[in-house]
Order: sequence, then C-alpha cells, then structure tokens
Amino acid sequence: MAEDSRILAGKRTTIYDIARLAETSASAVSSVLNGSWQKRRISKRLAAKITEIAEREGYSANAQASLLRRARSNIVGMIVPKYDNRYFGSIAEQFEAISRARGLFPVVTCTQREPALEVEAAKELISFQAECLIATGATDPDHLTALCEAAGVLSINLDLPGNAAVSVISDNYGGARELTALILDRCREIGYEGALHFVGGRPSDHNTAVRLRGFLDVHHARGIAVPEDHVLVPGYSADRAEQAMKSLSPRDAMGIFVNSTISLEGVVRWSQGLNDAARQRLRYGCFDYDPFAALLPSNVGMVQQNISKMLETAFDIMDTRRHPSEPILVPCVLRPC
Amino acid sequence: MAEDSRILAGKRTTIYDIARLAETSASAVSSVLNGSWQKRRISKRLAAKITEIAEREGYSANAQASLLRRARSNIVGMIVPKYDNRYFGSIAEQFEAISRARGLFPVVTCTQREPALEVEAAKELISFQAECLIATGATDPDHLTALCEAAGVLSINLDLPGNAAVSVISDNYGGARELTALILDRCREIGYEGALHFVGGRPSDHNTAVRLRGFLDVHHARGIAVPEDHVLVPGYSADRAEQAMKSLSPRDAMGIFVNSTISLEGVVRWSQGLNDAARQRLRYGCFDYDPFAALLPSNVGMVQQNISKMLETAFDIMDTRRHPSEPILVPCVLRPC
DNA sequence: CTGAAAGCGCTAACAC
DNA sequence: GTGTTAGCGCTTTCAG
Repeated sequence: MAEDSRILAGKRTTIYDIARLAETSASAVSSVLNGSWQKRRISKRLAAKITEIAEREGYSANAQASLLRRARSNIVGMIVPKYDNRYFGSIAEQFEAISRARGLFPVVTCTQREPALEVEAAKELISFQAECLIATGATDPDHLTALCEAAGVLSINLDLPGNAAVSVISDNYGGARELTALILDRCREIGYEGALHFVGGRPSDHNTAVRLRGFLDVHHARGIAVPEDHVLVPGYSADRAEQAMKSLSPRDAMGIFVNSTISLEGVVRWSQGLNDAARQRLRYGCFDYDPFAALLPSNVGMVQQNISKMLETAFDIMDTRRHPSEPILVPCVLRPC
Repeated sequence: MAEDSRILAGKRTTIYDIARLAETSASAVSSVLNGSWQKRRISKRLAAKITEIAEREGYSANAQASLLRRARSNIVGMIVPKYDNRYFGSIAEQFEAISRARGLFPVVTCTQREPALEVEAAKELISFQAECLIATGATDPDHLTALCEAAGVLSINLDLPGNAAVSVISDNYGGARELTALILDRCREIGYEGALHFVGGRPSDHNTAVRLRGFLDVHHARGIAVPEDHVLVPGYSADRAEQAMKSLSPRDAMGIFVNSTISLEGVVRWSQGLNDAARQRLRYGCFDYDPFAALLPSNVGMVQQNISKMLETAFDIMDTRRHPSEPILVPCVLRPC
C-alpha cells in the first residue's frame, strides 16, 4: 500500500498528495480541510471527496507550515512553578480548559521555581509564536515581561505581581485577615487567647509579606501583641517548617497560621510527634486549599484561592488588551473545616 | 527606533533583518544563531557580531519556520487525564524535566478523562509533529495508537495498558497484595480478623480489576472469605465512595482497601461522621500516594507508584524503539504510615 | 570562510 | 467554483 511505504520512508501525506488523489488542486484541499471552504464556495461534492480521501489516508495537517503562513497562531502559553500541588495543578487544568473552549491552543510548562528555566521556557514559548504568556508564581516576572515585550507578546502575571505587566493576584491581605480571625476564634474554644504563630514562606516573598501584614493587623486590632519569635519564615519546604516547629520551646496550647500547604506538611509531621494532650490543644489553619489537609483533625480552616475568577480575569485582559497598572485583586474563599 | 516600529507593526525581527544589519547573509546568521556555525567554520569575529546584534534586537527564532525545514522536531507529547492530583501532577512534572534534560521539547496536555478530548489532543500533538506520544491513563489507548501509527509517531501507554502499543504500567497486582496484607495485619491490632472492604474504581477498569484480584488472592491465601457486598466499585469519585460507605450497615470494627486517592476523600469524609469509638476501630490503606492523606490518623499505609522508573522505562523505549508486546510491569513501593 | 538559492507544507490573493 | 502563484522564515546543499 502507498501509505505503508510513506510511513517507512517517514514522509507524511501532504495536501499535494491528497490533491493528486482527488484530482484537484492543493488550495482546494487546503480550504476544505481547514474549514474555510464555504467562503471559497467549493462544491459540496468536491469537499466530501477530499474529506473522504484525507480520512482514508490518515492525513494530518502540518501545524508548523500552517502557522508559518497564518497571521495568528492561537497559541497561548503558561508557566507554572510546579504541578504536584493542588493549587498550581488546578490553575494549569483550568487554563487548558478555558483556552480550548475559546479555540486557542494552550501550552503550559512547569519551571520548578528555577529562574533560568523560567527564562528558557518563556523564550521557547515566544519562539513558538505564542500570542500571550501567563506567568504564574514566577520568581522574576519583570524579566519575562521584558522578553515578551521585545517580541510583541502580551504578558500577564498571575498569583504573583510584577511591575512591568498586568497582574492578577489573590487578595492575600484580606484572606490572611479572615484566616487569622478564624484561628483566633477557634483557639478560644481550647482556652488559648494568646498570639498565633505564623509559619512558612520567605520574608522577601511578596505574598508572604502581604499575608504577614494581615496576620499582624488582626492581632493588633484585637490588642494581642505578637512576639517576634512567633513569626517563622524559613522558606517553602516541609522540612524547614518541621525544623522550625521543633526548635520552639514546648507550649501547652497554641494556634498556627500556616503559610502554604507545603509548609503545612511539615507542621503536621511535627504535630504527630506531640503527645495526645498537646495535640488536643493545638489548632491551625492554612493559606491554600488541599482536600486531604482539610480533613486533618486540628485544622480549623483553609483559604482557597479563586482560580476560576483569576483566570477569567486574565482572559478578559487578553480580549480587551486593557492594561490597568495596579494589580487586580481577586478575593479568596475561607473554608472553615 | 526601527525596532519600535516593528513591534507596532506586529512584525518580528528575522534572520534577514539581522543579516542586513550585520552586513552578511541570512545563512550565516542562521548557522551562528542555531549553533551549527563551528561546522561551517564561520569566523569568531562574524559570529560575535551577529550574536551581539541579535541580542540587541531581541531576536527570537521562529520555531515554526525552523521546524518546517528540519528533519526532526524534538517535540515529545504527553496526555494526562488530570493535573490536580499528586500522581498525574508528578508524572507531568517529571516528564517535562526528563525531556528537557534530553534536549527535547515536552508538550503535555490534560484531557479530563474525556475520550473526545483525548482524540483531539492526540491529533493536535501529531499535527505539531511530535515524535512520540505518551498516553497516560487514557480511556481508549488503542485508538490513540492507531492515530499515531498513521502518522509514523511512536506511541507509548503509561499507567494503563493498551493492546496496540508498548505499555509501561505499575505492578498493580503485587502492590495490591502488599497493601492488603498490611491492612489485614494492622486490623489484628484492633482485634479485627475478618475480610476487608474494597472501595473505589470501576469493575470494567483494568487497574481496578487487577488490584481486586490481588486483594482477593491474599484473603484466600489466609483463609478469609470475602462476602460479595465487601466489594464496592461505584466509580472514581469522592461522592460515590462516600455514598457507598454510608449505605453499609454499621460495624463495630472494619478495615478498608481504598482504590485511589479520589475515593479516599469520600471514605475519610464518611469516617468523620462516625462516633469516636467506631473511628478508633477503623483502619484503611490506599492504592496511590498523597502526602496529606498519609498523615490521616486511621491510615495504615499507601502504595506509591514508581513514577521515575516508569518514565525512565518509557524514554528507554523511545531511544531503542524496542517494542515488547507484553506490558512492562514496574513494582510499586508500599509506604506504611 | 561565506553567500545564493531551493524548498519544507501551507494559505491567501488573484485570475479564470 | 476552482487553479495558479507567491511567499511565510528558516536550513542546507552547493558554489565559490
């Protein structure tokens, strides 16, 4: 069979092959196969014949050739730091779903929080003619924006704000206030009225700084002083958080504001080393949502970021090319456990 | 400035623009910018000049044009059903990392367990000239393989076996045996010696069927009869699992083999409705790993699938194009909690 | 060491 | 209604 030899030779069927088989021209084949044939008023008969042959031959258009010729690529790119966490996983998943629903081709790539990889990935996406790049939780969003700008690619920051492009981020301050208030309230139930601990994140990190501000403001409003050693910001890692907790002198009761699920892992591991009595008198809440973490016994609540809303906003910006200079804040949802 | 007008016009710098600025030819620019200039013995001076100008102009190669001309694309595609779960998240993440380390360009896309989306995504990847498509947990892997075959694209099944292409899957039988044995042993500690319940999955699903066989075989080997109503396979959803558990008549002690973390969510929700005494006399284990689920009080162990090993094997197949007809089994790791 | 030229597969004027 | 033709931006012989 003709196809077999093509496969062995590594050559794929082209519109010229189909044109020959259908005894017509390449342009007719092209317009039929890409749906623009109504505009060209090609006969239904020819269209059917071409479609049938293409099907039979297992034809697949060469996207590279098509994209090279077309004006728009319809490719939208996204960079996320990690997939293996519910927050970024959902972002990637929803981004793909929305893109497809709009007839766009999503390509998302994860960059492991490595600045060099972020830059490399952004360059690749630009090279692939992406029309827009959404950078999620990037370490240096402004650098990525600069690359995009040089290529005329729209860039949008999600989750973490930048100065050079539109940013759509969670209302970290509001979310942190709500969570702090909830944990304080629930600590009263175990008879603890003192300051909470704040655990996880880096002080230099924007989101951590804003959440910490919310945390402190609520304490202040309630007239509770927060000792300096209640703020533990050793970075984003379960081990670091666990170590930080272990380094604390034992308390008979306490409440913890955990900054991110990754830190929560460390806190929970630490809490499992506690005796029953101490664990009974422990309450924590976490900024970020994870369905299993929500089922943990001492967990009083989690802050869920509104991913759909953030993405919707980002796509709105793509459509309108409206560029507000202030970050757009999207409220979070507090989910008491 | 020239660049500014280009940006406004939406036209990007090409090798011809650079050639003009560097007073040389497009072919020289091309070879310098894609690294093949040593082979062409281009002077260091010219190379430096070209690089410098390209940098200044913010040049970015058009991947479509380059790919159209080249023999190989270096694109490798992957389809996963979901990102928002630790297992598939890790698969996607590690796939990207390994691909990059090998100089390949990974494109992964998630298909929501929708057969139509799987087909569409596969066609897109083929159209983008992917050299290989790894289908993870596909609902109809053989269909995807057929599409790949027609285009001369290597196809590999991961996690779920197919008949038409090489399959790399977890040793579900062995893993299920180990987990069953562990749960039975730990149930003795609470004085329960009866049959476990098996919860989650669909009976028609390959992995569920194999795991169930391991579950039953261990019971049989220990001389424990498994009543039919101990097998609850209402599909993959937390709600279904929760309903299934609620429909059971109350027991004073029980052990559960939970099939997948999504079902575990339902089981844990159900268990939270139990009184303290009943919860004390409950033990479960789960096939699939999640770090928070591992911290749940009644959880005695989780089966972690060996993702690195599976991917390594898949890439080996890509390299050697060796096509064993039997699925390749990769052992799981039992992680007692 | 370097440049000219052909062509990858497809699209979109334009011609008939 | 349909075919011809001129590129899209790049890589790669082949000549010098």
